[in-house]
Amino acid sequence: MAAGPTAGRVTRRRVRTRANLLDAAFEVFAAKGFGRVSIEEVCDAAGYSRGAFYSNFDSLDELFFALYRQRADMIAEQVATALASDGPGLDVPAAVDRVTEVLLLDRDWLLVKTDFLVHAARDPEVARTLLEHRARLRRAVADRLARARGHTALPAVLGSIDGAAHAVVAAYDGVTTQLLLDRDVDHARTWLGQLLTALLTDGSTRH
Amino acid sequence: MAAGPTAGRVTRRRVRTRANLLDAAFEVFAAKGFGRVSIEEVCDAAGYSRGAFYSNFDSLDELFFALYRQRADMIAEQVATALASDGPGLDVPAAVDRVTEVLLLDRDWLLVKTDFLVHAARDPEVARTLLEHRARLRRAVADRLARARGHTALPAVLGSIDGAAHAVVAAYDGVTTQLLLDRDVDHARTWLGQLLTALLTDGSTRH
DNA sequence: GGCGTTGGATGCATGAATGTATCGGATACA
DNA sequence: TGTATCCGATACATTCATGCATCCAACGCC
Repeated sequence: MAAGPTAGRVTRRRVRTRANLLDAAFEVFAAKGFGRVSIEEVCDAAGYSRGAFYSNFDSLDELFFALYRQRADMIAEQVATALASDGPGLDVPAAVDRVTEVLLLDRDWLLVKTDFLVHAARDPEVARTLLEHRARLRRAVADRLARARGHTALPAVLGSIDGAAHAVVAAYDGVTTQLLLDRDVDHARTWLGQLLTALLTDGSTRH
Repeated sequence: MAAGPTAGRVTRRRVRTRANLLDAAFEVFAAKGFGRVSIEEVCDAAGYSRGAFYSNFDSLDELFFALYRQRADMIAEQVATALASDGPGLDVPAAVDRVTEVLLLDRDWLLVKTDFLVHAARDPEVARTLLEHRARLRRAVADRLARARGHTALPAVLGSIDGAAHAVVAAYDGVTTQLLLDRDVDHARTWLGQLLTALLTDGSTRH
C-alpha cells in the first residue's frame, strides 16, 4: 500500500488528487495500453508531477489494480440493479437490452479490462480479484434466473442455473473480443442478444 | 520489413536463427507478457546477441507480429484438418473433442494470443490480421456445419450457418478468458463442450 | 579450396523512465 | 490567525533499453 497517514487526517485534497490520478490513468490506459504507459504520462494527463504519484501509489501496478477495482465495483453494481428490478417472469430481450446497455457501454472499459485480464493471467493474486468480479456478475444473473424459474425453460445441457449464469458471462466475454476488434458497438449488442437468447430460451424453433 | 538480402541468397543460417528467435520469443512473451519483455531478453533466451535481432527484425512489434502469424497459421490449419475429416453426419461431442484438443492445447498460446488481441484492439491494421485468423476458423466450422445440414438441427435464433459459426468462435473466446484465469484446462474443455452442445444441438430437453 | 558476400557479435552513445531526497506552499485545527 | 503537519513540486542520481557503427567469422558459389 502507499504511504498514507497512519490513521486519521483524511485530507480533502488527497482524495481529490487520488481520484484525478485514477481518472487520468483510465484515459491513458485505454488509449495506449498498460504496457506502453509511463508513470509520467499519467501524471501529465492528470496535471500533477511524479511527486504526487509516489505520494499516493507505490507503483504503476498498484495504480492499475486500484483503477480496476474502482470501475469493476461500479459496473457490478449497475448490472445488479439493472437485473434486480421487475417481477418473476423473465422477458429475455428486455433484460438483455438493459444489461448490454451497461456491459457494452464504452469500449474504453473493455480495453482496460482486457489489459487487466492479461495481467491477471500471469499473477494468481490478481486473478483472484478478477474472478471475484466475474462471480459477482454471475450471481446477479443467477439471482435473476432463479426468480424466473418455472416461468421460463432452460436448456438441460447447461445443467443448473449456475451453469446458465456461467454461459451468460462466457457469451459476454466472447462478444467483448469481437467488439474490441471490429469496434461495432451496435452490432455487438444485437449479437449478444441473439447469443443469450439461443442460450437461455427454448430453442424449439429450428431449421 | 527487416533488412534481408535484396532478393536471392536465402542463407540457410539466416532462416535457422530467425526461427530460433521466434521460438524464444514465444516462450518469453508467454512467460512475461509482451509489455514486459525487452529485446535483449528475447536474444538471451535464443542464445544470440542484439545484433542478430536487428539483422532479422526492425522492432519488437514486428517480431511479435511475425510470431502471431506463424502460430495462427499453424492452429488454423490444425483446426481445419480436425474438422474436415469424416462423413456428412455431425457427431457434436466427437467433433468438439477433436477441436478443443487443438484450440485449448496449451495455455501459452492463449496468453500470447490475448496479448496480441490487446495490441490489435488499438491498431486497426493489426486488428485486420487477427480478424482474418478468426474468419479462417469460422469458415472451417461453417464448412463442417454445412455438410451436416439436414442431419442435425440448428437453433433458429442464430440465423444462418454463418451465425452458428460465429457463436462457436464466441464460445471459444469466452472459455479462453475463463481458462486464463482459473488455469483448469480439463474443466475448460468439458465446459466448452457443454456450451457448444447448448448452442448447436436441439435443446428440447429442458427443465 | 579460394574469394567475395552476408550474418551476427561487440562496444558505445543516447534517451528515457524510475525512485528518492529535499523544499516550499497549502491545509486542517486550535 | 497562527502553527504544525501534510501534500505535492523539483532536482538529481541511477539504471536500463535502444539503436547504430564497426569488426570478425561463417557461408555460399565458383
